[in-house]
Amino acid sequence: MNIGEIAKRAGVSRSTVSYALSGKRSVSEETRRKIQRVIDELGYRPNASARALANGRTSTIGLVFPPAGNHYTGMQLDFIGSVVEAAAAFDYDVLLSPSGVDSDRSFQRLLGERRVDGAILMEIRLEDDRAAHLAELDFPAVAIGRTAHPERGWWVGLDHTALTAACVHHLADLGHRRIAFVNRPEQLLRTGYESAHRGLDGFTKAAAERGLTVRTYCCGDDAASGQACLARILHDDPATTALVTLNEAALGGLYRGLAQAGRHVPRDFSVTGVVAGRWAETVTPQLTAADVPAEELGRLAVDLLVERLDHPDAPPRHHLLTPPISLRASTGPCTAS
Amino acid sequence: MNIGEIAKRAGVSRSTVSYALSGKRSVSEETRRKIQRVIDELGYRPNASARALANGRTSTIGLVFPPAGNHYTGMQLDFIGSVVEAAAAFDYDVLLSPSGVDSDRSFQRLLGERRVDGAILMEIRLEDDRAAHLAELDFPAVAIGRTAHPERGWWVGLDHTALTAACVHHLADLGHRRIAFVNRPEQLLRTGYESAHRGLDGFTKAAAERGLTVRTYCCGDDAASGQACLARILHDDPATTALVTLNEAALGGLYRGLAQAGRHVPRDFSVTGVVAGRWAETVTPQLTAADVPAEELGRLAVDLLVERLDHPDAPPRHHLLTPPISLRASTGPCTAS
DNA sequence: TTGAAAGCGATACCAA
DNA sequence: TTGGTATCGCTTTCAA
Repeated sequence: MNIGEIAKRAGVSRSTVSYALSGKRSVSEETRRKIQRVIDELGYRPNASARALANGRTSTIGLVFPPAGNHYTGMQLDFIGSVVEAAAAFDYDVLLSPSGVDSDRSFQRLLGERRVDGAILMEIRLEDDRAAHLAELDFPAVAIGRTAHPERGWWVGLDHTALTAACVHHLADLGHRRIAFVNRPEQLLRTGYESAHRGLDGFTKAAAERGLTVRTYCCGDDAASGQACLARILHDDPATTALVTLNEAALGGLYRGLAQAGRHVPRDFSVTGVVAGRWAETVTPQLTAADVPAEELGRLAVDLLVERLDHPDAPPRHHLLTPPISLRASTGPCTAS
Repeated sequence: MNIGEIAKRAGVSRSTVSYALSGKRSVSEETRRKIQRVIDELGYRPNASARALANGRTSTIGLVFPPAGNHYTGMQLDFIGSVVEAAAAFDYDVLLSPSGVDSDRSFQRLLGERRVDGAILMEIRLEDDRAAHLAELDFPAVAIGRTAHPERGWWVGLDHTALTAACVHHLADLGHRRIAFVNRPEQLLRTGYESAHRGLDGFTKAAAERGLTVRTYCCGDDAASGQACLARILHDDPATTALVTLNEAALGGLYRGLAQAGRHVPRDFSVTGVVAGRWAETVTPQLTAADVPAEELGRLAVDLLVERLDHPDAPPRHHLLTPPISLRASTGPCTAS
């Protein structure tokens, strides 16, 4: 059933039905009611493909995120959920594209075949070929995270530099002098993953500023890796009394490693980092951390994208968030001699 | 740039370009190369909306999952990821629809506007209006989970009845006599959420069979609720020595409650349940559990849906999985007097 | 082996 | 306030 059918049954032209639906032209109250009755009767809904073809808009946004070579993190889940819901509020649907790089088939489809009106890019890298490609095409996109050239683009992100620095200062204030940094997997760092880089940066600089002794580690995105990593930390420097981590998925493993080594948190060892709130609360003791506001990030990203779609030549906008550290139960004064 | 442009530059007709692309009609090697050269030069890709309009297929499947009234679980994350990747392997894109019930706008759009060729339904209820509606329309869909009338449909699911029963038998074999069941939130149970019902069922029957003393609880999908629930369990019956849970998100809280009550796992108290493997490994001690094979479920669901799309009147198929219990470290012999 | 042209189902311009 | 019709970009039938 199509718009012609409706028109016929309502005894009007197809254009009138179209206008009655879109409201882009006034339609007499009487014909509008006539049309609406037929529509309700038949349960008619305009075909999305036809509409997209005719007016060039798909009412769909693409959410581009890398395939789980290893694992997705809980934060990503929260983020995806909030994007989908925020988009739904604007009557946009969300098309998922598991693409880590420009050349992924799915990414090519998204853009080349014009499947979406705009895109949100997750897991941004400092030099991101997806973002570069999009910018070159002037394709409406919002990145989650900042590339190395943030001024030119639309994005929402976390100030990882400030966040890890805040963690360091928190620990230093508690008297810790020898601390470790547990980063995301090495492969992500190597490929220029933004949060891994900026997080490491903030950690390193703040530690230098406070004159701390540090060691930094990369760690796989799973509990087993976390456990192994913790073992290495204590092996490399048994006098370590605290750590900062960006690696949410490894957190449970880090805790386990600590327990295994007989270090009590927070009495003998403090743990902190950058983790989504609800995941920080699943470990015991609950993690003192900068809570990643995944929902807010998702919402803001959608807001920005919708704005950009509505105003094609609005100047670039962005949001840099720096959530405060939530004091929970995993850090305490350094008790080492 | 469109197919006409390509045709003009290659000096052929639009239909020839179309056929060269689809291979549905033979094209001389020479013209094919000529066309391909132009396509490569211009980076042409056929417009998805136009193609969908013309041939009635969107090459998109819908993934319908309820909005996170409270929270998404890790298992859902793994599942979404595997669906997206499995679909990508068939060159299908995935459209997310945050719909819990038939009447959700996004669900209506999906179907009514023909945005997708088929759908995968998550979080199925025993009486599921979404599934019913889809079946009535004979719309290609695959459910994750069984409704009360599983024989009529296409689905992949877990045998929650058998799974929780296996957990009970495991505990009974270890000598536990007083055990608790920690279910998903009451609201989900009330609305007929399949796994909550069948899981409860399997638990109850197996416990009766073994002559155990049981109590069953509903619990919110978060750590705080888990902790509170555990407190209630021990308050209601301090002699409880084990629990079975379906509630992954509450797991960390259950553990914390146990620690707080001074019960050591697994010496004083055994914990088991149905949880995705990688989440079972984040807690300490690692959870002995029936590992939800989320990736496999996602892959199978896509396989089934693609099969159904390719063979519109193939008879219904389904997969009922019963993963074994993975012995880890959270259960042990009952040491109660 | 190829081309011409009729759809697919909307939108929106031009007339009336 | 309405109708007629060209148009969006592709697929596919019918002819040559």
